[in-house]
Amino acid sequence: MPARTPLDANAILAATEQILRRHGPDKATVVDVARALGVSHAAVYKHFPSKQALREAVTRRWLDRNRDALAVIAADSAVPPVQRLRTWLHAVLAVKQAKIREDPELFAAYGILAAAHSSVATDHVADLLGQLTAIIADGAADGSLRTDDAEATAHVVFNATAKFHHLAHAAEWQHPGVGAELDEVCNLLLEGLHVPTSP
Amino acid sequence: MPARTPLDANAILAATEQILRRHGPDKATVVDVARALGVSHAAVYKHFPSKQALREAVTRRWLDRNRDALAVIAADSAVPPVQRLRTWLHAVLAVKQAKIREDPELFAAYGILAAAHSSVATDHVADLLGQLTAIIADGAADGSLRTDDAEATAHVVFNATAKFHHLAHAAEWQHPGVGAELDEVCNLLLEGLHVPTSP
DNA sequence: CAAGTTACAAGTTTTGACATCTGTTACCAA
DNA sequence: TTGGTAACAGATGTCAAAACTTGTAACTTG
Repeated sequence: MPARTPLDANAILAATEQILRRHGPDKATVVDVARALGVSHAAVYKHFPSKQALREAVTRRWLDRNRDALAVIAADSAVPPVQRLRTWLHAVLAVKQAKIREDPELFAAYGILAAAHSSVATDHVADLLGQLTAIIADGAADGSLRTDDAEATAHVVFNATAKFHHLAHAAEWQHPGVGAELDEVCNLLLEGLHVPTSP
Repeated sequence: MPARTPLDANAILAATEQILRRHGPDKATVVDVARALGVSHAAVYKHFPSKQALREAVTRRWLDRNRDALAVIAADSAVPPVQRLRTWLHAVLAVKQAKIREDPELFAAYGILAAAHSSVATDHVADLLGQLTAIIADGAADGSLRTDDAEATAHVVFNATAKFHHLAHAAEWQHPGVGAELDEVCNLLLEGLHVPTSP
């Protein structure tokens, strides 16, 4: 008795995302997902080797949607690197604030993966670090940012702004003052990275 | 039937600390504490209004022990403020690393209080911020650090070093590279705060 | 044989009866 | 009156049995 729709990986991911949103990451089971698709849960296992893999695939897809919006900012060569760095850091915060507000269940699912040291989390961080490195390299190239090693500097900036992107601080992002706090940290960091205008 | 030792608040705190260490914050009960003191648990309630208050008092005492060691560094006017700032930030990290290693049960108890938004946690942060403000004010006074408002600058520095003192990052402090990472963040921050030697 | 099913073992969560803990009150002794 | 006890109600935690979940395997169908 084959399903009317042939059941591809994408349909499973979409259904899982709905179930995750409805039930939350702790209560969502693969039987739920199968039921939503009108198939037995064993059918899901034909496409994904484990529940963990399924969760990772859903979360990865979800994260990738926002990564691209940030990549546009990071690569926008019309904006001077100094300002682009500031804008990008604010955008990272804004994206995460929006996610946690609009999609708390999927955000929680991401948190679980991060705690489990899944590659989804480390890849996401690597992704962001790559974008940050690109901005700083642009600044080094046009002489507006002072750095010996764009990647090392990106790491330092990332560490210094952990409060504004690290999952562990998600609760603090609801506080109204965070944006201003990030701005002040940016001011100090850019002061340190700045090439003096009148040497 | 009065206890041989008259049972003062200090004895209760000491006993609670032992029980907390032995059983951990989840399993430690006030009945356990009373048993260790040879009294009924109602006697403990004559001195502390609730289990929460007892836990807070123990944790506060525990935190205060280390606060004083840090205060010595913050107030050491023999060390130039720029270097003192760096040393102090490293000391904060070192103190917390030591605590989590040597006293994981009490550290966990502190974590529970912080999560519950107890004043113990906010007071501890205010304490550290006060010390940081003092160092920066010293630097402003002798002209070695550039700042309009020592307290505001202390906030910024504190935010930028959250990864190295915020409880949420405790797990990362075990990683061997943290000290070096903090050093690099210090380099960048001090660059931003530095008064140029040759203007 | 591709795409699904049913059946099932092993592990995990829920359930519900029972025990323990917290915080209060009424009482006792020096 | 200070410093304690014993007894209690309601909340919380524990533990074993039952129900569910995960993942696998042998089976069915176009």
